[in-house]
Amino acid sequence: MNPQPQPDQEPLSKERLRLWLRILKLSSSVQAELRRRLRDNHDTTLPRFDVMAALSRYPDGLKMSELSDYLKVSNGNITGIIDRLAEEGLALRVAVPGDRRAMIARLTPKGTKAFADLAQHHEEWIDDRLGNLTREDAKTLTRLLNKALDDRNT
Amino acid sequence: MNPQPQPDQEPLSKERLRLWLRILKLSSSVQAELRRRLRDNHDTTLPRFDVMAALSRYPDGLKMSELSDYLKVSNGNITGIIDRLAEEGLALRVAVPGDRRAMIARLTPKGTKAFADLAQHHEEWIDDRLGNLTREDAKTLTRLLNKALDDRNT
DNA sequence: ATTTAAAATTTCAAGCTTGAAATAAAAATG
DNA sequence: CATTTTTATTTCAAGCTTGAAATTTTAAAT
Repeated sequence: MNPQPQPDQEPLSKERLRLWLRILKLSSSVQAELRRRLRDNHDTTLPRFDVMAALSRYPDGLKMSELSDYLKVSNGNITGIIDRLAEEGLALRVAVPGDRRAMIARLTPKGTKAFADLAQHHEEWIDDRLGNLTREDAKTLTRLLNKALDDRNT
Repeated sequence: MNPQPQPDQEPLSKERLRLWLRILKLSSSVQAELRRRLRDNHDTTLPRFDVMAALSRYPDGLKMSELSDYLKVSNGNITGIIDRLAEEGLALRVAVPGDRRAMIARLTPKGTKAFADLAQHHEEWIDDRLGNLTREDAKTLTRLLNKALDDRNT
């Protein structure tokens, strides 16, 4: 009934720091694998994949500024990525009727098809990479990571 | 005693994909904050911080190639970062006796002092950023993330 | 000893990323 | 209606990152 008195505990800040280093290590490791696979197997990059993923959720396209908000990157960044996707015929810019400042970016049919292929491989890679985790592990992690994200930006 | 039969479960791959997106979101969010703080408060960058952190663990310095192995980045990358740290008087290159190809990078006294300051602020920021998590939360997360990292590269 | 292979680092081009400055157009203000 | 402010995007310079090519030096093989 009486809890054992705990001897000297490590400061909580150290425990949280250790956690952050784990998150960083896993995240970096998975991202590095994804980049390599996207490059070697699909001749593309992670930023391009992210932009295509965003556009694939919005078949009518997104304004350049909506896209940079959505992906939390700078406007200038999106400009360059859409430039390169457009060069490859995967995305294009459409004028916005009634506002000559704005541009809408959207996937071309070729881009839509290419992304469907990427997305399927992506889900398979992630499933393989996180294969050590059971359903319960994954649920617990997702719940606790959401807790860490709570009451913060987005 | 008899487990309830579970109705249609979502595929485990979807659960793992959701988890990956959470990890990525938290990692990106924390890194963005760190970069902003390093820039605004200390006029430095996260890559420079990472290199200084590595060198601070090895007071006698590390060979350029050991440094890039340790940080899992390319050789050319380290060359550039050490160049810039050296320009600011925070690091320097030392010749390796007996091997005229190799160079050892190490912190200057100024670099050591600067890093001690950065490291303290860093731990405080992380503690604040992950403040929603209890000790038990942090331990559980660390354990499960280690499981996800197991049997993989380093 | 020469030649060949391996190792350590730097250089380079291309792409990503940012924040700040520049453009251009729309909206608000007086 | 003219002026000012705000909004949307692009351009730009600087730094980060990579993989490949180039240099230089060491080690191995013949």
